Amino acid sequence: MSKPQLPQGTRDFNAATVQRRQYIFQTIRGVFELYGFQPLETPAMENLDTLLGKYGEEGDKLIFKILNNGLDHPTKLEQATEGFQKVLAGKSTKDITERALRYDLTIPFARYVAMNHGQLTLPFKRYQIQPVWRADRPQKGRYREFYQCDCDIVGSRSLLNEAELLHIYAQVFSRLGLEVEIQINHRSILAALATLCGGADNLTAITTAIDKLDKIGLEKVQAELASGGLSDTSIQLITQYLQINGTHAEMMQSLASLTQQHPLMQSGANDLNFLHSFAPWPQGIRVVTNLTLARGLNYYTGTIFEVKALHVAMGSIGGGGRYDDLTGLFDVPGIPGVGISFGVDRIYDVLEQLNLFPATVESSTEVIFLNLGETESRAAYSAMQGLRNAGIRCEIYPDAVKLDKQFKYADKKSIPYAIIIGSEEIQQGICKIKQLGTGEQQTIQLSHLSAALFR
RNA sequence: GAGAGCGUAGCUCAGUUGGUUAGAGCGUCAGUUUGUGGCACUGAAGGCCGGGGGUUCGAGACCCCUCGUUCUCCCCA
Repeated sequence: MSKPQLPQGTRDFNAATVQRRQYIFQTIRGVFELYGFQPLETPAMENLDTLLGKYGEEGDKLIFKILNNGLDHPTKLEQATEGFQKVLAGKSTKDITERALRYDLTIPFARYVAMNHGQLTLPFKRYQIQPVWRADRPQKGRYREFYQCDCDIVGSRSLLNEAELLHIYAQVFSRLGLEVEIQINHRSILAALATLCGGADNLTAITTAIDKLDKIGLEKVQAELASGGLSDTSIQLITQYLQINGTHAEMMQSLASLTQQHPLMQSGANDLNFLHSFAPWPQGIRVVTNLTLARGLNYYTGTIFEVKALHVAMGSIGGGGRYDDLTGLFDVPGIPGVGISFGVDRIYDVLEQLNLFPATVESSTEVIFLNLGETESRAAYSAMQGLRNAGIRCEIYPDAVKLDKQFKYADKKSIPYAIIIGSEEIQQGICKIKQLGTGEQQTIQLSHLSAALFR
């Protein structure tokens, strides 16, 4: 047996890490529930059919596929061999894999809604906090197993939903003490631009190109558009579009004159205006319009969101948007929805880099009973159970080893109090409480122990 | 899918133009006499130098392959 190792891109979480992660989960869950969302859990694996084709070509490649069972059985070997031949030929993988690990929480949710739409009361608000898996190359802020926290509202077209989702973002990050910029844009505006550039078919090419503006700069975006087959006049229009800046109102004004008040653009602008009317936002939270925000997932049709942490270099820590017809993918048309997602693993990394975890999130043993022998430890044990019944976190050192070792153990675990009960103390019905931080020690009646600690 | 860096003790790392028996700090364990920790001192354990092949009288160092890992691009949370 060689040295044990973790699969690439996965991690173990020690006690301190788990507690800090729980702090993030609880903050998010608390806000979700405050806004009337109810929990849902779905299986780690889905049928491959459910997932394929929903995330684009790139996404399909990054889905973790599960090998069918029994392929190594003699009677199946031939079929399996044929299956692998098909895979090599770029055809179906169905003969060797029919299930896959979930890639996000939105598509499994859509599958759930499609399967249960008869029983669900619309509008339906659900939240979901579970891990997802992607067969991506790990790097900074990118893992192969990571948690998403999603909340979605389906069965309502009201923009009030978008406003609430923005407030959920604002409230969660405000509670976490993290300063963020929430960027918003609208697919209709991008669609209007595509229409003016020769047709809606261009939408994906245009959005993926302008999404990169920050990273690769204007010239390379123009080059990418040109190689995508766009005309010079279209590229010129897009260039003007990309140069729009200023406040939200100023941007909308420039946009109106640039697109000659195209109706699609107008409706997108109206939606964004509505959302900005909810300003001001909590302290430390900025909501800004970013006309270059596109988002890769192409099921979005309305407003789109993306969250970036300020003061730290990290990809987006959350995102979402409105989709008109997600369940239509599963033959249940006509249920619109809108949702957002939190990337907990990245939020964790950001909070840690900025040193924003409160010290209080790590809770451990409060009192340790030292072990001075068999009869002594029995007395200590019953005293300990008394404290536990009073809700104090306790432990007893299991072996009657030298006190110096027991103290060192307590020290390592940062246990604030040690209690000593030896034969002498038993006789007198007392115990000694030592405060590990100061070294201060006092003697008290055993019967007053929990009262003394609550003081 | 494309590219770059790094693998030496449990951890963080030294290791000279290739040269005897591979080092340090931290951590671990034991001791410095009895029922009182943090400090100090003494000592010990702990390494197929990621794996395989090659060059050489000689490889932890150089070359090739491979595995692992980190990072960048692509894409994303």
